[in-house]
Order: sequence, then C-alpha cells, then structure tokens
Amino acid sequence: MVVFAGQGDARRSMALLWRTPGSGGARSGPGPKPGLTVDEIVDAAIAVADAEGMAALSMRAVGERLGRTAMALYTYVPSKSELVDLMYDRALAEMPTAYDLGAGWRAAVTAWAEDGWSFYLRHPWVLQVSQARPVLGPNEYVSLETTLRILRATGLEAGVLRRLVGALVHFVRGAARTIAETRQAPAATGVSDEEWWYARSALLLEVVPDFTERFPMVAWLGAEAQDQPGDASVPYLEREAKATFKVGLTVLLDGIEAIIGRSGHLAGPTRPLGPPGG
Amino acid sequence: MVVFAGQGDARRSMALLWRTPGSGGARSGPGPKPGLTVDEIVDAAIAVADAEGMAALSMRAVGERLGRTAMALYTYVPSKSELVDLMYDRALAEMPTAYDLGAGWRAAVTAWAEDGWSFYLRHPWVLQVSQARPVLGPNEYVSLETTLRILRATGLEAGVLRRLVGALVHFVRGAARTIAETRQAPAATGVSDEEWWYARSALLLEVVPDFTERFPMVAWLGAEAQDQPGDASVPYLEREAKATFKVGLTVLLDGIEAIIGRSGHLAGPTRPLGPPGG
DNA sequence: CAAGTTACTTTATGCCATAAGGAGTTGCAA
DNA sequence: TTGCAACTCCTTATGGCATAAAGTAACTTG
Repeated sequence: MVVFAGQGDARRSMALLWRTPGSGGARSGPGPKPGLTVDEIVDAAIAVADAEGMAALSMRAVGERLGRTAMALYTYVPSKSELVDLMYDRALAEMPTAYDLGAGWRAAVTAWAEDGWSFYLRHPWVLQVSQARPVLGPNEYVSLETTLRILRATGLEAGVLRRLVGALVHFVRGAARTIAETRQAPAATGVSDEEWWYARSALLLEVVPDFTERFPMVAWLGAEAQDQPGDASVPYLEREAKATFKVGLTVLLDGIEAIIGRSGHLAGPTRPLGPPGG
Repeated sequence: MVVFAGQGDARRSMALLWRTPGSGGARSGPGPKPGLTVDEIVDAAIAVADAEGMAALSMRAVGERLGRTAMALYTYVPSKSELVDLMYDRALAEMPTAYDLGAGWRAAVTAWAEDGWSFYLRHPWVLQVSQARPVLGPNEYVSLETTLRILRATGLEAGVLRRLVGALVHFVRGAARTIAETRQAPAATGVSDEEWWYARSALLLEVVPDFTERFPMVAWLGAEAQDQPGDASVPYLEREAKATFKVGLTVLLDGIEAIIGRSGHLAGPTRPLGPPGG
C-alpha cells in the first residue's frame, strides 16, 4: 500500500477541522492541564488577521495576544498552514445557512451574494486563503450546500449548476477583493487612499503629459466619473466597488434567466432537480 | 506644501514604469559600466515567478539567475515591491491590443476574455499582485483602453460601462485564479492533485461517514460529475475550471445583452458613445 | 594622476517558521 | 509515597527573507 506524503498530518488536520473527539479540548492523562484551546488560538488568529491583515499574521503575534510565545502554539496546532485552514473554516461558520425561496431564486441569490460580500469585507484575509488545495472543513460544505439549495430552484441541470456556482463565487470574491485590498493598504503603508491617488495622478500627468491623447477612452470614462454626485461619507473607491458589484450581479442574474429560458425550450422536460428526496 | 511620504520614491517608480529618459539603460558618467539593465532584471524575475511561483520570487533567486547577489539588484530597482510592479506592467504588454468588432461586440469580448484567461495561466503570479494601489504603468492603461474600445460597441453609457469592465475582469481573474493556484500547488507541496484528492476524500469519508446525509446536494452534484466522460489528457480540475469559465462568460454576455435591451427601451436616444472623435 | 562616482560584494539587523532540547507540572502505577 | 512518563511551555538554534550599511574595485573626468 502506498502511503502518501503527509497522510498522517492530513488525518490530524481533518480531525481538527471536524472536531473529532479528542482533537479539541480538555485531556485526561498526566502532564499539566492545557492552558489554551484550539478555539482560543483560532479566535486570536482571526482577530489578528481581521485587524492587521494576513501579512501581519505571525505565530508570534497570535501567541502574544494569548500571553504565550510563538512555540507554545505548536502544542495545539501542527503548523501555521493548518491554523489558517482552521481560521478559514471557523470564519465560514458566519455565513447564513438558510435563504427564503418564497420570493424566487433571484431574490435569494441576491441576498446570498450580499451576505458573501459583507462576509469577505469583515474577513478580507479569507480571500488570500488558497483554493488550490481546498480546506475540506464542515463549514465549507455547509456553505456550499446552502448555495446549492438556492440554485436548485433555477431548475438547471447538475453540470450547469456546478459551473454556475463557480462563476458566482468567482464574481463575488473578485468584487470583494478590490475593496478588501484597498482597505488593507492604508494600514499597511501609512498613506491614505486620497493622499496616494492625489500624489499619483499628479505624477502621472507629469510623466505622461499626453495621457488624454494616448488613452482617450480611459480619460473619457475618468471624466464621466468625476461628474457623479456621491455620498461623501463613503470613500469613492468603496462606492464604485459596490456599484460594480451590483451591476455585475444584475448582469449575471439576467444571464441566468436567459439560460433558463433557453434550456426550458431546448431540453424539454427537465432532469431531476436534486438528490432523491431533496 | 505637504510632501506625502514616499513621493520621491513614487516619482522614481513612475519614471521606471514609463521609461522616462535616463531611467533605463546605459549611463554616461564616471564609474563602472552597468553590467545589467532593468529589463534584464525584470525578465529574470518574471522567469522565476513563472517557473516557481510568486512565493519563490526572492531577490536572491533573481540575482542568482543573473550571476549576481541579491544586493546588486538594488542598484537598478529601489525595492522588491517596485520590481513586482515592473514585472506586472511588462507582462501586461503581452495582452493583445486590437480586437475585430466586425462580428459584433459579443465575439470580441469572448476573444478578449479567452486572451485574458490564457495570459493569467501563462503568468499565474500576476493574480497575486495587489490591485489596491494599482500599478499605474503604460500597459495597464493600454490594456484598459483596449477593453473599453471593445465594450463601447455595446452602446451603454459610461457609468454602466465602467462597472461592466470591473465585473468582467473580476470574473476572468477569479476563474483563472482557480487553475493558477491548482497548478502551483503540486510544485509547492510535492504532492500531485490526484494523490492529494485521493487521500483527502478517503479521509473525509472516514471522519464524516454520514457525509451524504449531511450534505445531500453536494453529494448529488459530486456524483453527477463522476458520470461525465472526459478527455483524460487534461486533468479533471482544469477541465472543470475551463467549463466554469465558459458557462460564466456565456451567462455574463447574455446578461449584458439583456441590459442593452432594457436601456434601449428605457433611455430613449443613447448618450454619446465615447470621447469626442472616438 | 587624483578625486569622485558608481557597480557590486560582504556583513549585519531584525523579521519569519519551526526544529531541538530543556524545565517544570501533573497523574498514575508500583 | 515515589518515581516515571506525559505533557505544556520556554529558550535557543537554523536557515530563510528584505534591506541597511559599509567596503572594494572599476571607471571618467578634472
């Protein structure tokens, strides 16, 4: 039998994620009582990442917040990367798990997307957790199940549904990422967005005096943006990002409606809409 | 007059990006001749990032590729972050700058999105360059101008157009990111996707024996995915990601058509479609 | 030819994750 | 009751990172 590299570690991290008995809290045997729990460490780590960004998340920073050294954490968590996995899954628990389909799938998807949007803005670092080797934790699946329950109401077949979920998630994450990164930047660099843009656009015109001739469409769009009135209490970039989110979502939902119309005509009687008994 | 922090540095990096005279190549004055150019360094850095990912991009690695120490690079480039900006803008130069609108905007946007897709897969690290403080280099604007020239053909007004560009970019980047991260992972961890998934899903069923009952929709969608025949030469994840990209793009384009239809009816005669003389 | 400028190196500082090796605490078995 | 094994938590490497500081050598201009 082939034993893949790290399979032992994989078992431990799965146990941690799913809170298999014995992986979480108080022990019985000899030795000093644990002064911390995995949950406390995960919470502290989330607090650090929320406040100072993923880049500032170090084992030392988390340990300090709990009155320990960096190395103390390794008693509870195998490595930083497993800690990030735990943070990710724990944060995901904040996502709502039920949506009312009474007003139709479109309203439900809109609510879901808005919830995702505000979730990512609450925890911007989540967007930096790689999806390559996904965190197969309980809340990832709860969240996916919730999304699928909504989208099943479109009546589309499984293959299209699967890809639709992907496309929607790509869009929501991408839209949120813009603001998430924007919000990290001032804290990280000590320069506000206004200062930065003011200085940079002055420099741009200095270095590229013929900007308007070289990039007429860009200049035109920029000029039109100036004209818009706006609530000054919300920074311009945030207002614009939210507007992009709304427009994009409308477009996506309109597109889904179009596909539903087509598949209804083309495919005749629809395929089964879910698992037996769903 | 207020001098913002780092404005001097900002001027230098703008000069580097836009290749203002004196910022690039051979000098005249005393001292040894420069053995390198900024371009050579940027190319070497891109080569490192393409081959080993953004995480492996260190000043040492770039220097080594050029037979220098890490510190030698600081003669040419103010810091690593400026180097990344230069890499970003230089890579962006690969994006096509002209699209035929003869077959309509829909065909052109599709071609544009496909080009973006393959660009991001050629240079996955580009997706890790923060958009918070955008790299205001020439090729960013060339690329934006190109996109706008295509989308102007939709006849939509400036505000909607601006947000549409954002939404499309979010989607393309998001879709590409999935594969980009997937491709980095095996090299970074030494475990192939197949091995990883095989081990992980076995563990999942072991830790969560009641998976199908807890997540019926997820299980259903997973089962349906198994049934699909597929070209075995392309890894499953990549095939699926490409399919997500195609479905999502179709949905977006259908949605744009829907919006065009509505705005035509509601807004009456359209607003000017671009800059004067565009 | 001397002086100043510049390319490039070595060395040092202070971060980071984490391996290794204690030190002290606790429960259980002899 | 004693002593050992297990355990938490600490200190101290080790090797990576960006980059500051200072040194060396090459080159041009006065």
